[in-house]
Amino acid sequence: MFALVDGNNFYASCERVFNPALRDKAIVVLSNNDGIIIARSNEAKALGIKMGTPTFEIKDLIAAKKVLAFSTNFALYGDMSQRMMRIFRDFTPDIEVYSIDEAFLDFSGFKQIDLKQTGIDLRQKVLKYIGIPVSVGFGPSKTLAKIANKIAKKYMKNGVALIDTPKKIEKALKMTPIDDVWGIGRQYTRFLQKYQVQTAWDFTRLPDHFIRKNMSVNGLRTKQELLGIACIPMAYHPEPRKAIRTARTFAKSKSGYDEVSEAVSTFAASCARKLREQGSVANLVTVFIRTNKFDKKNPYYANSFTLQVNATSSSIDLIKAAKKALQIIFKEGLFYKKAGVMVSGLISETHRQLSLFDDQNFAKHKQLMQTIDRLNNRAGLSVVKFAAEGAFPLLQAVKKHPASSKTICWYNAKQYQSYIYMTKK
DNA sequence: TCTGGGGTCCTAGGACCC
DNA sequence: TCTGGGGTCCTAGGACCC
Repeated sequence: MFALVDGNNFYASCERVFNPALRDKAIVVLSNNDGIIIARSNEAKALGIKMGTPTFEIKDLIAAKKVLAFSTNFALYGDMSQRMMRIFRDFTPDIEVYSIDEAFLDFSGFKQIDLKQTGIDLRQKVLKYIGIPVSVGFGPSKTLAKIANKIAKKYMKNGVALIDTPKKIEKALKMTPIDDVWGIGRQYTRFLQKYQVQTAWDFTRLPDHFIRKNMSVNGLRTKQELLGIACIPMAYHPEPRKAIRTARTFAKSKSGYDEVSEAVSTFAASCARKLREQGSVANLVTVFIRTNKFDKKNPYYANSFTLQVNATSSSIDLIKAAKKALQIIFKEGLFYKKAGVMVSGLISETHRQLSLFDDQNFAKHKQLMQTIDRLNNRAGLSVVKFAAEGAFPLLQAVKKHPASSKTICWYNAKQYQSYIYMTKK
């Protein structure tokens, strides 16, 4: 048997942990730039606020109903997540951390255990030590555990549901809408509904060859799992990422090349840092930019370009490559709303060092990167960054030097005590 | 009229997840 | 005016190999 445990309204619940006055209040958590709704408390859900709604669309509702809105605080959510996972591990060592707010727990080693009671204990322990309410679903496959979890959330006062007999499987499948099944998304839901498939149970009545033909082997796997035959294995240890990306929507569109270039350089440096964190090097760098896709008045432009690099995790190399790629796709006179950098073709750094294409720069850059990482990790933010990333957020004033009449830019004096001469415009 | 057979690798696009 | 960010896997088709 597997359990799927997840935090209810996770981000919203995290905010509540640090401000108990928010209990029973309608609260929402907003995305980057406060653009859309990414988490809601039950009270906010009851007001009809949907996941992914643009914030401006429900501005009036938020004001009228006194909904409290929070900008994201991923450092906080990540920390809460780790603590929650540690408690899960007290119940079984065999856990798969599936996302920031959920994990699969493998109980197949526990033959005589009272699962229902285990679920109740787990829920209480997390509530007591972390302050986050969780739901627990048990099933003979991961997909059924997911379904049990939904049922627990919807119907069970104690937050625990157990699907452990053929009879319960049938009952659970018949009460589960097809789009609530793990692995069935929007497109497949629309497709399946054309064939009168409304519930998970209906889906299991479809012939294998039909599913295989229209939904690939994944669809077939889902069917097996729904029937109680586990075929999606546990992943106890996270695999290193195969691609890493950093991308942002800009609060205000950027049009100048320098502005966009600074953003792209920052993203490249961020990718480089993430690469070093997991001990990988990249062989490919992709840069993409796009204008506002919601803007009906101006033509939409979106483009990307991929460059090969020499297996690196150096911010210097990756910034250089990213800027080169940007030059190829950048068009003057447009207003860019989003940009990003992706690194792929990743291999482990140790593997790289065994290979033939070693160069001098790698060792040199490596020391520098280690130093920068150490400084930034200690400070908890980017106190050291590259000039290419731009310094404008720190810029305090631009003045003429009284003696030389050269231009001087004063930066955040308290933290940096520094100024630079602008040698060009 | 008839134009081989068998394989691998890469990429783009489309589906999915949180 | 204002619309998130970060991933994975599968498949078909093309390029290329002998």
